[in-house]
Amino acid sequence: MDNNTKEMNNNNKDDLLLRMGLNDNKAGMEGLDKEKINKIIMEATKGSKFYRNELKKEKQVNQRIENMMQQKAQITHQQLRKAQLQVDRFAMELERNRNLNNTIVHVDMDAFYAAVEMRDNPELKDKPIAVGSMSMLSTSNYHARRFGVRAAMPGFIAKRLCPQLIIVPPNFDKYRAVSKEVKDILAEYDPNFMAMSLDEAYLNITMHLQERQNWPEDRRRYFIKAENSVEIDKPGEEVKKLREYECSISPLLFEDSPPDTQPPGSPFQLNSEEQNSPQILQNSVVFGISAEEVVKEIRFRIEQKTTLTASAGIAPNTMLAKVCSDKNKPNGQYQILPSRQAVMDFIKDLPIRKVSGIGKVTEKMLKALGIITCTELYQQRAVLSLLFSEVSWHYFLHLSLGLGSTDLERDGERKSMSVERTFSELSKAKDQYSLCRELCADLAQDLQKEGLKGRTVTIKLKNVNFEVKTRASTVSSAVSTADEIFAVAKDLLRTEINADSPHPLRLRLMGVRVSAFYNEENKKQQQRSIIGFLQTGNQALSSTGCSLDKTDRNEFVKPLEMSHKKSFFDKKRSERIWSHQDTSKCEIVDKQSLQTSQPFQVLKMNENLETPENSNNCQTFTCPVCFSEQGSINLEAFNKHVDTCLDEPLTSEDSKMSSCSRASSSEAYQEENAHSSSLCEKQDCETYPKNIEVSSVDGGDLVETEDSSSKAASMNTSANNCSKEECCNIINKSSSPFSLENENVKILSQQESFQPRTNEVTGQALVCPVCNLEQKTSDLTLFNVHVDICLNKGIIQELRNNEVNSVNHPKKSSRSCTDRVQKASGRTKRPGLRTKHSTSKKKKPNNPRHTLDIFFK
DNA sequence: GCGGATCAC
DNA sequence: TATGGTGATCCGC
Repeated sequence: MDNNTKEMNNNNKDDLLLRMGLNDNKAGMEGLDKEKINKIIMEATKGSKFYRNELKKEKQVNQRIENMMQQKAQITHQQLRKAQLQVDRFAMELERNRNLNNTIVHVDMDAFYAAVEMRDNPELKDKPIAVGSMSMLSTSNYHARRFGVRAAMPGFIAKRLCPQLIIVPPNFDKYRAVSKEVKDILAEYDPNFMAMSLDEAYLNITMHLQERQNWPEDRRRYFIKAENSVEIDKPGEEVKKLREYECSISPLLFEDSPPDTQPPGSPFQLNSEEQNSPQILQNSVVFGISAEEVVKEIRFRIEQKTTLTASAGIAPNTMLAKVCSDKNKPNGQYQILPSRQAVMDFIKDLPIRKVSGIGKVTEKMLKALGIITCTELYQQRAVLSLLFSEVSWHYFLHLSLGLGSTDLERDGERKSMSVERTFSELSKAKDQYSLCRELCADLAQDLQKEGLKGRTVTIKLKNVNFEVKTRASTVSSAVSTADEIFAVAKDLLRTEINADSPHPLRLRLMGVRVSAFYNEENKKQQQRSIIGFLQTGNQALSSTGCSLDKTDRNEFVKPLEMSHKKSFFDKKRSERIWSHQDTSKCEIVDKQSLQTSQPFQVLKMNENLETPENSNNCQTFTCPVCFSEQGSINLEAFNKHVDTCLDEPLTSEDSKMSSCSRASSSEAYQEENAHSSSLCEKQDCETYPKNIEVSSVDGGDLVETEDSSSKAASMNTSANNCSKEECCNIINKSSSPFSLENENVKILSQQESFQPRTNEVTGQALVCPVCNLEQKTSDLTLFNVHVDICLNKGIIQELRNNEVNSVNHPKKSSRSCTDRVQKASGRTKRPGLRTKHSTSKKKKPNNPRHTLDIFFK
């Protein structure tokens, strides 16, 4: 027994199994004992090179966790309190923009490849089967899953788990054909549906539901094919459900009616003659007009047409819909009703691992912080904001509030294309070069099919110890032919071969990728010229809702020459020079973010500027810093004014706030901990001033309900001392989004934590929780901008300095354009990529502020 | 821009 | 005997 094995036996065994995708809480282990499964897997894997590499990777993750925990230990109460404030402000913003108006459906075929194989080969029914090879399985049927046989498991291990397992080689052409049938059905409910792979898709059936309200019954009637009794593994209820539709009926009558008899757009409708047949009526089923009925209908039709079952989830956004589709799998569906309460009830105990984007590593890291469920994720939001990158904690926050993408965007242009191949050990340089050339040729063929050329060539090497390396090179002119790609790739390969010389590279995998496509570059060039135009004075274009991504933001405020080829360090140097500030990087970032964000903020705030044309007009703006109205000036002048205001230092009241929070932070922290485990208590809300009427707590726009006539209220600078209670409240108020029964009350409780105090006499004046000054405005949005600015003025920045941990969740759904299947036959043209999590960068008609988004990083 | 890591399917 | 292929993203450099 070597050291590694001993280590395993101590306490890492479960972790490793988890890493390897075994003993996973996503697995269903009805048939074979979990212990037994793990034991068999361990025996099969122990001592292998693969296993050793897994151990190595695991150690790295553990190290990462250790670093994170050390960082956590260094967080001060004050930092935590500030973070809480900031995160809660963001949470409030998210809450305000919660969108429950869409009905999103996630459809997922059950054990797709295996199901197709079983359907087409009756001998396989009732037997455990898997599709794949001895090296790797793509999927298994439910029978096999009882033995622990799962997708992404090597076939030889699966065989040990289940010796009677039948491994069927994949037949992608067939799967593609079936998939097409399914997609034809889906397209009737949402022509813009988004296919994630051959067996999975999202639909937005909002429009369909509207139209369907007026449909006569006959248009929702479908006829039942008698012989359609699909064998399904799940016993009991599901089977019964299915049998409801299984009446005896002539197969002739059930078959889809010929195309020419069908009214346009509804190929399944039968002509009137057929409808009048009593026999058919008897054996038909009419679906209702609700979302649930629609999805039942979809699943019914899929099954009738393909003899395969599908599961589905219905929810107000894609994140939830995806989780839902897993809930009653196989051959079931689940809906989250479009109310905040329903969403929160569902999310409450949901293990984060169930959510798309939380993988094994993230799960483990969060688990180390005591986070397993979404509730716990929400409770720890402040800590998470200090330990993780902005992108990551934003994602976590979305997730813990049950938020996700509500539209299925089509914005996806492919960003890279690659080929890679695994083989038995290849050590001779000559062989490696010739393999490389082959891969380049294959890739060139694929690239040319799509007419793509790219400037970056990357090679990927995996040695026999499963260690992976990538090496990339970007050339000045785009490449697409085999020779062009190989010219770059072989240099990269040679460098690696020489580096290890005289030892040979012992490879088990090689890959070649081309990225930085020419098309993309073209776009960037265009963007640059637009940015150049904007910089000449027309910055207002940013108000159209096109928030800029990180890179663009940088370019937005910098001279053009900076966006050209320079190293990272050169760029940083240039930034400093350009900014004319011999100050810290922190301040530069701050300045940039404010410059880019302010016009955006203000324009959104005024909400009457929808178009670039409008935004050029002179408007009456209110400065979010001094709150004075700026009369009829153009945006540029207004921005100058804001900048001037920003350049003025914060008042000495800052220190008051600091000392206040020091005094109370310890207690606040304890309170936080005390409450962290008791989620569903109505806590502390009573201590907050009752005279705040947050009148529009139903998710509507707060601004509209505020009396804006009193903007000119006198500036009362008498600072309100921050009482202990209040400081505690800030933290405790919102420690659980799930605790209150009433939706409105719930939102109120969330908002309270960052709601300003009102002057008790006028009920109007707002006190900034950061600078602690009463603000002469009653406009909540304006006030919020002020608070953001206060936060921006360096207070938060110190918190960011410690941030190290990142979680690479998919911002866009990573829809593999080849998915272990599509490679074989020309890819189906995907509808495009879609923003999955962070809604912060998406166009949001009613989202007035994104200050925090823009500020960080 | 590069390289390693993570994630999804 | 034996642990995949493709694409995307994020982060630190």
